[in-house]
Amino acid sequence: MRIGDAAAAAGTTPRALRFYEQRGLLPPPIRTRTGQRTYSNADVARVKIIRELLSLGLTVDDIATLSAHLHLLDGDTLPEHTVPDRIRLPEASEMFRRRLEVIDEHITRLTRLRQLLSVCHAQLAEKAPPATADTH
Amino acid sequence: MRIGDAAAAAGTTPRALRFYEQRGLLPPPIRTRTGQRTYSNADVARVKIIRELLSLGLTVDDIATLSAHLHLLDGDTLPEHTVPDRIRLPEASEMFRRRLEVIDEHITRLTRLRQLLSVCHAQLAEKAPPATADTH
DNA sequence: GTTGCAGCTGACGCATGGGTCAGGGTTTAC
DNA sequence: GTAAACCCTGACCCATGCGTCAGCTGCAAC
Repeated sequence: MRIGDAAAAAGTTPRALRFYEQRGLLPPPIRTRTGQRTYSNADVARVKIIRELLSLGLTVDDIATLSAHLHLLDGDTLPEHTVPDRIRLPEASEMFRRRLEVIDEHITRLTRLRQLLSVCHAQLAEKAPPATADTH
Repeated sequence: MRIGDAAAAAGTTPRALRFYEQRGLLPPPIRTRTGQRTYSNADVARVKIIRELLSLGLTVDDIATLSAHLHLLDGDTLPEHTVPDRIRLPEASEMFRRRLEVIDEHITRLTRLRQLLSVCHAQLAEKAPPATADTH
């Protein structure tokens, strides 16, 4: 599969795939003799996971860090294409811990903001005549 | 108070104050005859609120939208220096509603991510020998 | 008077996650 | 054989929330 098809299958663009590769989220794909990238279905699955994580708020660097363990996130579609590298395991684990902390803090802040905004909204509505019907 | 002192009092920089002004978060301050900006304590209080909201994840544009109603967020330190403008009230209200939705969605996603990461973390730890003591 | 910090405006820089050319080569279809 | 569609690399563009010059003026102290 060439890059255009792979990108379409994963719901993104060729540019994004090259970008992920450049940033270490995707392994350098096999090239044809003329230099064109070729992708497998496993690669596509990997890209889908990457996109999911990005949409959840992880950064590219985060995902690069746990790049070698992405297969854990997918019910065995993904092979562990990268070396299992025991060496980086503690780092990845650390990253998870830190990330969890950050997320918790984030949730707390958002909750606070939610509260604040809704109070503010209520006060606003109080001061404003409830706009009995329409306001155009 | 000139810009440097006001910025310091609010815990930020002159650059930020000019930026807020330019983007409509702060009213154009009174200038000295030679063009230097002067700020009051109320202005400083306003800046603090702006920073709080920014740190909670609102964007500059969001804050600009509710700019005329910021005094609602502070126990009467702030005068309603801007015209109460009934006209923009529905817009501000709409903005609150949309913002609340976005925040709720955000919290949901983060919660999902938290779950996902913690499962992933657990699996990782499972595969790795629990590193009985230290691993250096 | 003059040194030196403070302020002014305008413009470019940074990181993120890619989009969008530009200027080539390749592959596919007719 | 040739045009259309795709791929390659490298480089610049977007929005956000300011940081950081650059080049000039203001202000307070000595």
